[in-house]
Amino acid sequence: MEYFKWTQWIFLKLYNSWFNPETNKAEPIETLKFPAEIVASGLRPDLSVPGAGTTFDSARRAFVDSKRLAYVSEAPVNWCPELGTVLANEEVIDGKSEVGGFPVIRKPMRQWMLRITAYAEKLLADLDLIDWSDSLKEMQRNWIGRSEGAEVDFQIDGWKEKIRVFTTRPDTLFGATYMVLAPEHALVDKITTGEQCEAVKCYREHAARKSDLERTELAKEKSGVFTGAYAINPVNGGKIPIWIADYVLASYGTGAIMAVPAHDTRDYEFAGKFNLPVIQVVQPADAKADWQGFTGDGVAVNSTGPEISLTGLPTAEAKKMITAWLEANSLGKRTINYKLRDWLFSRQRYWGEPFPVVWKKGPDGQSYHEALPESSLPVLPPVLEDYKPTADGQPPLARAKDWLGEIPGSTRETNTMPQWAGSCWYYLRYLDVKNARSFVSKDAESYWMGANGCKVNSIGTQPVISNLQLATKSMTPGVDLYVGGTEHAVLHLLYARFWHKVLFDLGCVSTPEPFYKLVNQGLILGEDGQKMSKSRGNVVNPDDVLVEYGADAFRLYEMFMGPLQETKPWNTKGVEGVYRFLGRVWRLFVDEKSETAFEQAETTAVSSNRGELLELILLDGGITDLAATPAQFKALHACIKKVTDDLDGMRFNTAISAMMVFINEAMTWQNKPLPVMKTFLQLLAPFAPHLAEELWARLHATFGQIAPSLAYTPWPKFDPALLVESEIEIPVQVNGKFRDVIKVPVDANNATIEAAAKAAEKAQPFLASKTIKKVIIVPKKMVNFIVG
RNA sequence: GCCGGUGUGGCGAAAUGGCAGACGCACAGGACUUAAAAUCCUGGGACUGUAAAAAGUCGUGCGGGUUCGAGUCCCGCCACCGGCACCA
Repeated sequence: MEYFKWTQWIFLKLYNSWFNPETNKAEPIETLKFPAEIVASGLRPDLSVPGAGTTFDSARRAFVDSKRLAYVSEAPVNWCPELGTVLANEEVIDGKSEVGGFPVIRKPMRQWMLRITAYAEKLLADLDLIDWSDSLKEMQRNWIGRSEGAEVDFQIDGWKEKIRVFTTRPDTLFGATYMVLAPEHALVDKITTGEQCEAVKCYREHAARKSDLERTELAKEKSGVFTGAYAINPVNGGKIPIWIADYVLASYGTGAIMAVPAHDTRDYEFAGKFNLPVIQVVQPADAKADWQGFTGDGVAVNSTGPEISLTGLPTAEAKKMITAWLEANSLGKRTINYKLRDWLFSRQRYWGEPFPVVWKKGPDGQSYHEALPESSLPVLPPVLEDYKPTADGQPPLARAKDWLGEIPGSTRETNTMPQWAGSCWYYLRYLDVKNARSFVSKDAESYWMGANGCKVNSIGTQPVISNLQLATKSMTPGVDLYVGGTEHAVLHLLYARFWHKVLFDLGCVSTPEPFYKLVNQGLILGEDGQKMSKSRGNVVNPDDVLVEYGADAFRLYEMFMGPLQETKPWNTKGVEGVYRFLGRVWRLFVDEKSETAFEQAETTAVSSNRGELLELILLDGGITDLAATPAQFKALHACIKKVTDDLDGMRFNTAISAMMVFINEAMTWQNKPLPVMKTFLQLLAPFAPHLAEELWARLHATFGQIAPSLAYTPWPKFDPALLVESEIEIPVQVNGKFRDVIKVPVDANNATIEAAAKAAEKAQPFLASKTIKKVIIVPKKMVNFIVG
């Protein structure tokens, strides 16, 4: 409930903020200035008491609402009938719901949106500040989909309206042979001529009926209809036909394009189908290459008009020149577009945070929304008997009539927030869970998020995290390490970054990014190497493994399987392997006879005194307080070094193999020195905590010592001096081929090494009766004889 | 189509440019046992060779290159996995 409260509190922050393009950050809505025309038309200039509500005239309200970071939209949304709710773009994959794979259709509905698009540039630029995998960053970049280009206005022949298009290739303007509007484009009704009216109407209806799924699946074949109208190409005055086609999306760019079939694959296909002219305006650098359908950079040709000529210019320069000309003549301007859309934030579900919002009716009869004050938080969902939507399709909360009208003069919002809302900031609440006054205290936030010394980024600057900061964990801003799967690449990880950035702009948190270092753990596949799924019947249930082998073995196996980031198949036999290893560790410490005694006692005893029977198990007599031999120390310290280094690099698999090597050797020891055995348990503790703690406690008890939990003992340090070898093995090569190994003192000089290498038994046959042309000696590494 | 990742024994995998296959699984042989399980020991890339050895040749997806020396670096391919995709 407390958590609901603060999630709603953050929502209110979003609701009461706007993105100021001048300061390039979110600001409280109070800093928003009304444009002159609204001030002039306004009858009630007083905006200072928003709580009073009635002082908001509709023009002002509409203006503020158009700027809020949380706003209401009437645009078509992704409706999933099966799930009974709308979904965000990120939750729709190939026209199906991400959860369950049910069909999704477009449906106009009144929905809450979050203005994540205002943060597109920051979300993109700040990827440079964080240590995530390239593939994950690339997925986000893809999703944000920044593209640079220009907007160009085309006059419609016979009308005063213009069609504005977005293009990344303004340099191909001379090659535009027709225009295409999205079927939903606002101008279609207006410009369609009488004889085309029927065909256009029919096509639009047809397009509207198509689901997202059909739109993507039927992408192969182009379709479209001529409107009967013509546009004027601003560079040469040419009259070109205006078509509508569903390959142009209403929701991207301006919903209209200029078609340059010669240099765009889609336009080329369309022109081919409808016999539209194709004019070359780019010459590929490779003279033999076909210019038809060539979409790369080249040199502009056939691009000369009465006022401007691009002919002869390379693509990059042609783009610059035409854009400058368009801007100078007020025909267009340089623009950046993003694929990212605003985040559809409301759901028609019961389980979810209710919006802290009510609806009211103004004096003009128009209904409008108003945020509840902070003091009314949390807004809890009403108790319901039935969690299904109402008969007339309202969200479940609409069933609670009393709750709806609880606040006099208003009706509560019945939508709820998606599950992503809470996951957007839980890492902040973890820092200060019980705080009743704030979502997180300043102190806790700055301590844990470690913002000290982190300079704040602003767009366009170099990444400001120095190598020193990268190397020093205490300096890394945000969550130090976040381990998660890629399935959240454009959902949780994008949403949380967005919320965090808003909170950052509003001064609520001190870092620009929430998660500094992120590691994607690889997917664990089923034993058949396929993705685990119920339908394939290859799901491994962890509970079963835990019952059979215990938590330590399960945990250890998952770490031992291979590199953390890699996708790898499950193998239950592998669990048995690490289980055997843990068994060897146990037997290294425990006296076998006493354990046999315990087992026998256990089979005959009643279950209640099993705890006492455990006392029968004694430590192995080989464990003594004797000093360790140099070889024992060496084995231990090699293990400490390897495990320490590997933990740092999250190479758990090789850390575990180092412990196996140690155990394999220790099994042969007659005397097991206590300090060595203790230190080993410390190394084991992070991997198999239960077993390690158990043995740790027994070890201390047996020697009459007090045992603090392993979790609180300092990590062991290795002594490099103990790892120094007096003699080392060096490979001997002849003509680069390995032939033998020699043993020489560590500090042997080159002459000694060469002599020893020449004498190497197995290298002899390859050296005899040959002349040695060259000897390559890399000290402590190898010897290579080049012979002829 | 575009982007990212991965290719090494029968399998999961190791290897700062310097003895490829550590460690584990599976397998085979042996010890213990009346027997089995458990445990312990031994073996193991392929090919040639040998009674068995010894010894040699080949071998890290494919083709080139750099280097005394390449699984590792460079260039060009191929295959598989993941993501995006009528985004102008």
